[in-house]
Amino acid sequence: MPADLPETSYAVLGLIDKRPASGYDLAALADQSLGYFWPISRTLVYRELGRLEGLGWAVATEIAQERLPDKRVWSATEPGRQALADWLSRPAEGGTSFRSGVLLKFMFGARMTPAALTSLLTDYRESLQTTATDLSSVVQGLESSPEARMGRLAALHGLRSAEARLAWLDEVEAELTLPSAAATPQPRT
Amino acid sequence: MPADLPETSYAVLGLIDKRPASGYDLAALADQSLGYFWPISRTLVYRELGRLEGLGWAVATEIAQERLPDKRVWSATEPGRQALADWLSRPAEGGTSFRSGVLLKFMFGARMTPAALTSLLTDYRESLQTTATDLSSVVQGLESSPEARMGRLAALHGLRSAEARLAWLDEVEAELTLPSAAATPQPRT
DNA sequence: AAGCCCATGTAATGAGTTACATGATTCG
DNA sequence: CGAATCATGTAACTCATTACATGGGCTT
Repeated sequence: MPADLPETSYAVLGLIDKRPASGYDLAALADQSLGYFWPISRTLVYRELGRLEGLGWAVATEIAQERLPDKRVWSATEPGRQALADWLSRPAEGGTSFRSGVLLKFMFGARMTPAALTSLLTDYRESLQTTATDLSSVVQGLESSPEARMGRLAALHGLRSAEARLAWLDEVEAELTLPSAAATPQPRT
Repeated sequence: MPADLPETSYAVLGLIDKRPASGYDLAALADQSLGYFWPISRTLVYRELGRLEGLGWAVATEIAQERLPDKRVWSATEPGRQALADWLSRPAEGGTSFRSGVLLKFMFGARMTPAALTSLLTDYRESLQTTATDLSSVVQGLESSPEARMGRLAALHGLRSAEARLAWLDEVEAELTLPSAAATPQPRT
């Protein structure tokens, strides 16, 4: 009966269930962990917290600070934990999407100048290398912490994807530079 | 000066530039090609066509059909082609996003029952296998058509990603079933 | 003095999805 | 006879991003 919420609500709920935190902290936290496969902007965090409060799934404790601004630390209520458990027991809804501006442009690569195509691929390679390095250090950093196992494996998912795409780039570059070699006369089948 | 449009506009523009088509056809076309990395819903196609028309980047030709409903066949205008070329020459904007409901739930896997976690992974494996098979047949189908090279390589990108994720699943399953084996006494380093 | 970190929020905007509406034809 | 295909659109909604607003304390 509680109309189905966006998965982002559960994401936030899951975070405060693990460890109570302020909206500000949650945004930072989400950015370094969930962010790789479920980005949540700072503003959204506040919106979702408001929603969770309205449902009675989360409560805030006002904390006064001396040199820093006051903050509201959020934690999950019992109904909230229950709702989280329910959500976890349901199969994952469609929510898996991939959108790549690079591939979109790449599709029309025939219309591009060779230089533009090359720089598109170079930029892509760089950004993949960055995420691969990032994720690889996340994975390493969590290696010794058993309670972060899921986080480590999730990061590994991203790492493996990035590696596969770097390998794809190799394939692509090999094929796209071949044509000059193909100009060499070859016996036909 | 034309405020920057969503990339979807260029996606549609690129499609009609390649081959004029009706909105209906474009939706189907986008679904089988761009759809893997840049989904465009049917309704959106019409919206974008309207926008392109307003910009003078696309024009429609009314085509009366006998047994089928009339249709409007869209093609790119010269300014449209120019705008497309401009867009292609610019580097790819941030537009690359990945969102995975599976990983989101997986992150909270510690709170899940083993059965729920298993079925989450099983479902994921199945969906990956499906996309892998789909893409692999797309790649094969385009193997002999040189003008579809970019499309084939784009599909290959998806295929390689899916393969990497299937391999990731193997890694994960190996690690998550190990703990019982780890109960066996082992000499410590 | 400039600029970042902490901290919370409102407002505006827009991209994209889903549901609704219509209607002829063809296929099983 | 029901379902699918062809064909075009409108309307409602909502998730998510970005810009804006405020303000003290700390660092360079």
